[in-house]
Amino acid sequence: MTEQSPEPPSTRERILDAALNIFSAKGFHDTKLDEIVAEASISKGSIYFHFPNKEKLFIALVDQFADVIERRAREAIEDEAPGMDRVRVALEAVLETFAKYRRPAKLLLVQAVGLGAVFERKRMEVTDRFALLIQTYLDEAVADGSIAPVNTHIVAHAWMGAIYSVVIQWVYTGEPSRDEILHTLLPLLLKSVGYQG
Amino acid sequence: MTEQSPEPPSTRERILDAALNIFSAKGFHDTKLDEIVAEASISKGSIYFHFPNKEKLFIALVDQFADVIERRAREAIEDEAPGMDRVRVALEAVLETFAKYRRPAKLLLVQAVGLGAVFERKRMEVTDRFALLIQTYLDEAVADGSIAPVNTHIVAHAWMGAIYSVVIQWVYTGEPSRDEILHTLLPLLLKSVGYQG
DNA sequence: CTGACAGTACTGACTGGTCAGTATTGTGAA
DNA sequence: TTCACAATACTGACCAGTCAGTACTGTCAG
Repeated sequence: MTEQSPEPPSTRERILDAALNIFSAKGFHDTKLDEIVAEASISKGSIYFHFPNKEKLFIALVDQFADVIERRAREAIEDEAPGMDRVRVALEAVLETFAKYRRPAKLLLVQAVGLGAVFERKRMEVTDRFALLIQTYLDEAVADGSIAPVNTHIVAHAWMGAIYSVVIQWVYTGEPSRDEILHTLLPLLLKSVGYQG
Repeated sequence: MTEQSPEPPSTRERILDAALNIFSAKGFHDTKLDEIVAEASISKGSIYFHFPNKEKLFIALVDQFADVIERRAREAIEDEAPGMDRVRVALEAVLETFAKYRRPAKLLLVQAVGLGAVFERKRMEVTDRFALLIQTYLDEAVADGSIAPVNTHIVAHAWMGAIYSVVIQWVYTGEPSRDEILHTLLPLLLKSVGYQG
C-alpha cells in the first residue's frame, strides 16, 4: 500500500502474473492450478490463501484489465471538450492500451468468452461498461452537432466489435501493426457515423 | 443424404440437434455427454458410434453452421454484378442467417471461443474464411470504382467484428431487433468505406 | 529480556467427485 | 448369420480444492 517499486513482487502479485501468462495462453479450462504454482514458484495453498477459487482468480485478472482500459479512456478525454474529439481520443486510448498489453487483451477478448454462465455475466458486464462509455461520448457528439443522429447503442456495440476483432487478429498474428490499426480503423469508425477527421 | 423430410430424424441428426441445444446454452465444458444422451433419448454408445469424441461432435456443429452461412452468402450474390451491391447483399444474407439461427449463432460466436488450442485453430479458420469472403467482394468494389481504395483486410475484419458483436448482443437480449440491425448496422458499415446507399 | 501466545503467510501431500471414454452385450433388418 | 447400430454398466485419470502443519513476526505480561 505505502510501498515503492523496488520491492520484490508480493506472492499475490506473482500469482496474478503467472496466472495471466498461462490463462491468456491456454484458456481457463486448459490451465491447471499446478502450472500456475510452478510458473510462480509458490505453493498451491498460497493461491487459496489469496483467492477463494480458480474462477475468482481468473475474474480478478479480467477486472484488473477492464479497470485499466476504462481509466485510460477517461484520462484521455479529460482535457478534451465534449464532441467528436472526445470520441476520437477515447478510441485512441483504448487501442493504445490493447496494443501495450497483449496478454491481458487476449485474456479479456478471447479466453473470457464461452466459459459458462458465471463468466458470461462478467463478460457482459465489462462489455456493456465499455459500450456505455462509447455511447455516452457519442451521444455528446450528437447533441453537440458534430455528427448526425444515429442509434448510438448499436453504433457503440458495432465499434466495440470492430475494435475487438482487429485487436484479436493482431494478438494472434502480430498484423496489422499498431500504426496501421490506428490509421485505418480509427478513420473507418469515425467515417461510419459521417465524421471526417 | 438422399432422403426427404418426412422421415423420422436419424440417430445422428438427433444427436446433433440435442448437442446444439445444450452446447449453445451451456458451453462446451459445462455440457455433459449424459445430458445430450438424455435430451436426444439415445445412448452414450450411439454418440461414440457416430462421433469419435466430444470435441469432434462440437466441431461438427461449428462446421455445419459455417457452411450454411457461407453458402447463403454465395447464393445471395449470384445474381448481382460485381461491385458494392454484392457486398450489400452478402452482408444482408449473413445477417439474415444469424437472425434465423439463433442457437447456432451463439455456438459459433460465443461458445466456440476461449476453448483451448484445438478450437482456437478451428475458429481462426472459420473467421478467416468469412473475412476473406468479405475482402474479396470489397476488393471487387474497389477495382470497380464503387468505393475508394482502403485496406480491405482490416475493413473485412472490422466489419466481421461489428456484425459479431451486434449479433451476440441480440442473441443474449433479443435487442436490437432484426430490422433495426439491418437498418442501422448495414448503412453504418457501408458508410464506413464511403459508400452511400 | 524472555517466553507464552497469537496472527499472518505459506506449504504440499492428499482426497474425492466427476465425467469422457470403453467393454460388452443386445437386436433387427437384409 | 451377419453386421450396422444401439444400449448400459463400468473404469480410471484427472485436478480443484482441503487441511494439518511450518515459519516468521509482533506483542505484552512478568
